[in-house]
Amino acid sequence: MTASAPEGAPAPELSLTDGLIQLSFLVQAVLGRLAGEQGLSITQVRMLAVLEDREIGMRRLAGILELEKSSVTGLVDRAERRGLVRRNAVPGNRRAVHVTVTEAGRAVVHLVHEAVRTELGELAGALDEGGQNSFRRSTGALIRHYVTRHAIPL
Amino acid sequence: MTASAPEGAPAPELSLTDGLIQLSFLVQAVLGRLAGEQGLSITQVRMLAVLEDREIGMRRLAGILELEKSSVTGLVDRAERRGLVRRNAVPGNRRAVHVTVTEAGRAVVHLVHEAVRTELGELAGALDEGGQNSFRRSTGALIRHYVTRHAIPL
DNA sequence: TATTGTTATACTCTATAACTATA
DNA sequence: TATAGTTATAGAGTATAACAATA
Repeated sequence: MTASAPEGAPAPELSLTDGLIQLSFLVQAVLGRLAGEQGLSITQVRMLAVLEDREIGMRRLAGILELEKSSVTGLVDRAERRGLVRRNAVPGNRRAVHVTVTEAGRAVVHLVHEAVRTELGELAGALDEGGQNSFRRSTGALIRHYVTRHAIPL
Repeated sequence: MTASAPEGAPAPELSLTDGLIQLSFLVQAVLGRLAGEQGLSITQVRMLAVLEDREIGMRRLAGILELEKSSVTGLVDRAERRGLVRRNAVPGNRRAVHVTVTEAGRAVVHLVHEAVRTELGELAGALDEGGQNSFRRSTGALIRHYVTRHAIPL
């Protein structure tokens, strides 16, 4: 699997597969570091990002994050303890709850967002303009290709 | 942070940054799934891959994986319990141990390797030959760029 | 004294199974 | 009965701090 992103050394021209793998570790490391600087995990940031523009229940949230609902219970518990989200009663359905981001949650996820855009933007500076465009197109093609082969959730 | 890789919908042309992020989630999901099919986590596979061609101690292993040594103690404990690695005494240094992969460990990491190469190879089929070449070059450039900015470990 | 490795402890993330309270 | 959500439990992964043994 070619270990991780770092592991410097001479760099003997990566295969596309190894490049994909190392790049994924690199990006995840950046995300984890920048989220961590705000006291969050990648999972917490994902959750906050999902909730930024939706007001949904635990089950739906679990579906989007591709986690079990019991996992999401804990996730929301911890975020709620930190004042990042709230569980709201749903009028007319006493067994449902809707999770919403608080202002504090919005603020912190915004900080992470900006830091990520900045740092990955700098990284993209390694490519010239044409390189950036073709890379962006290729990335989109790979993602679409994957998404069409593996059923997309919601 | 643009949540995760899935989350299909119309696909409104990703920015380079969002593409990088989604692609990293996608690749990690593939790695996690294929490792999981062999009963391993990504971390365990990384460790086995590191040990495949090196005989090193706990401290060095921690450095390469960028983990605390105490974390590696647990990692090696669990892998050893499953018969994937062994702690070997180091002749002439009674406080050091060298971790080595067993045949079982080698076999299972090989299975994961092959599955990953196959699946990511298929994914790369979304690009034509020229696209693959330029994508491979760009990926290499991004990784080198990152590695030169952030001190490389060992 | 410095270094290698482990232990103790704690927290996050995740899952499965069983349960409660609605619908 | 079926569904939304929680609780109980367990295990992996991670970190910090303290410790043991050896160099």
